[in-house]
This record gives sequence, structure tokens and C-alpha cells, in this order.
Amino acid sequence: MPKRRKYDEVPACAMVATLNLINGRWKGVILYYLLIKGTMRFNELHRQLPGCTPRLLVKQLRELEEDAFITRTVYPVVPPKVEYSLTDEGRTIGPILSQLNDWGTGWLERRGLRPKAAAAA
Amino acid sequence: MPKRRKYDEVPACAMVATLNLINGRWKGVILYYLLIKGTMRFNELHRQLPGCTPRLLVKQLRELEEDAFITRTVYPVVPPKVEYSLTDEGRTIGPILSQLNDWGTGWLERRGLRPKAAAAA
DNA sequence: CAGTATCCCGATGGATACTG
DNA sequence: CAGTATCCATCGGGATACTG
Repeated sequence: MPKRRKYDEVPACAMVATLNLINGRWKGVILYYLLIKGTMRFNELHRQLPGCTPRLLVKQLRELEEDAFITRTVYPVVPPKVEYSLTDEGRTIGPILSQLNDWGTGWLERRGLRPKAAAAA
Repeated sequence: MPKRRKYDEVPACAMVATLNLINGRWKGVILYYLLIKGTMRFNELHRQLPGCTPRLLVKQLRELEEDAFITRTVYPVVPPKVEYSLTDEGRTIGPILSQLNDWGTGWLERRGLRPKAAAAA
């Protein structure tokens, strides 16, 4: 497993390591979609993420794959078909995402802000 | 409240917003220490974070303060004395940090890795 | 369809030194 | 003690265009 992200080499603690794993502009949302939809193709996922360029989407997916959160299945057909889905490992992080979302919702409210699009419930 | 960090303006969802709040090389650990020690002075905190420069520590503390996680109390004495402690708001995130840490510990074990320094329990 | 290839920018954070 | 001041390297990520 290569060193790819900033503080992977020497995680100060498991908590920091975990934060590093799900950092990334779209990772949380990607995991969320795979969690509720089960399996999605590349462009299907892409359509859910307005503003995300293919380049970045690929990158985030590859990182999630390296970290064993998701699997990438390539079907040898024309046109290409690639499916992404959560691993069992990936599913274990579901509760954390929910908790982050719940806490954040409360925080935004307490600060008089409002979540723009409720991508995760 | 000024726009300071990358995705504050339009959080895709509360979950992403929350992640952005506790992103930062040392924020998780800072919160953890304040959580268990209650109140700490600048250098006292600094000593717990080998590798963290004063410059960066100040920055992270200021951000945490802006986000209402901590308070900064300056005592008008010589030599200077400044204390940092969690707000009630800050304390509400404690359970999340624990959960991130617990999950991360399991993840590191399952991947055959080992947390370097167990900064958070 | 599922990506690559380039180019580019701003934010984050490290190193080092200095100060009221 | 609790910071500032500078300078600098890196990285995440955006824009745009192209392809097997």
C-alpha cells in the first residue's frame, strides 16, 4: 500500500487517520450514495455530483478503493461498463457518516446556517 | 462569520460541513486534549504536539475559536498567560471523536497497521 | 462509457527566526 | 509565555480538452 495522502505515514492517532480517510471533496457523498443505492456506474455517480470533474471523481474513487471501502468491477464489454459498490468494510463506516451528518445539522442550525442540499440523511 | 475555509460557503451537506470543521493537521488532537484536561495553556498544548509549529498551532486554535469549539482567555499578566478550553458546543463533539477513534483503531488493525501514538482513547 | 492528459491556482502547512 | 513574520514546498482540486 503506497503512501498517497498527506499524513498517512504516521497517523498521530486512529482518529486522525480516520479523518484522513474520509477527507476529500466528495468522498462522504460518494460513500453515502453507494450506501443507499448499493451499486452504481461511473457516470451514474457522476450525475449525482454536479461540479465534480471526472478527473477528480476518478481520483476519489481510486483512493476509496485503495482504502478498501469500495470495489471496482470492470465488465469487458463495449461500450465499457464499470460498477462501484461498497465492501463490507465500507459499510461499517455508515453509522459514522450518519452521526457526522446529524451533529452537523444541529451545528448548522445552532449557528443560524442552513444546509444547502441534504445529500446525506 | 467570514468565509474562511474551502467549502464553507456551499456545504454539499451537513456531513461534509462537519468534516471540514475538524479537518486540519492537529484539530482532532487539540480537541481531544482539551476534552480530557479541561483547560490548557498555549505551550502546555504545544508540548503535547511534537512537530506542530507555533504558527500552525495558533492558526488551528483560532479556527476552532471562530467555530465556537473553544474559548481563549487572556490574563493580563507578565509573562503572558492564555488559556484554552472547550465550550459547551465543543464538548458536544466528544462522542464523535471517540467514535472516529474507535472505528479507526479497528480499521488499522484489520489492515494490519498499528496506530503510532494513541493520542485519543 | 469511463475515463486520460495538461495546465493551473489557491490553501495548507513546514522551516526558521524574531518579539512584546 | 504566547505568540509574529517571512519564505517556501506541496497538495488538493478546478478548467478544459481529448480518447479507447
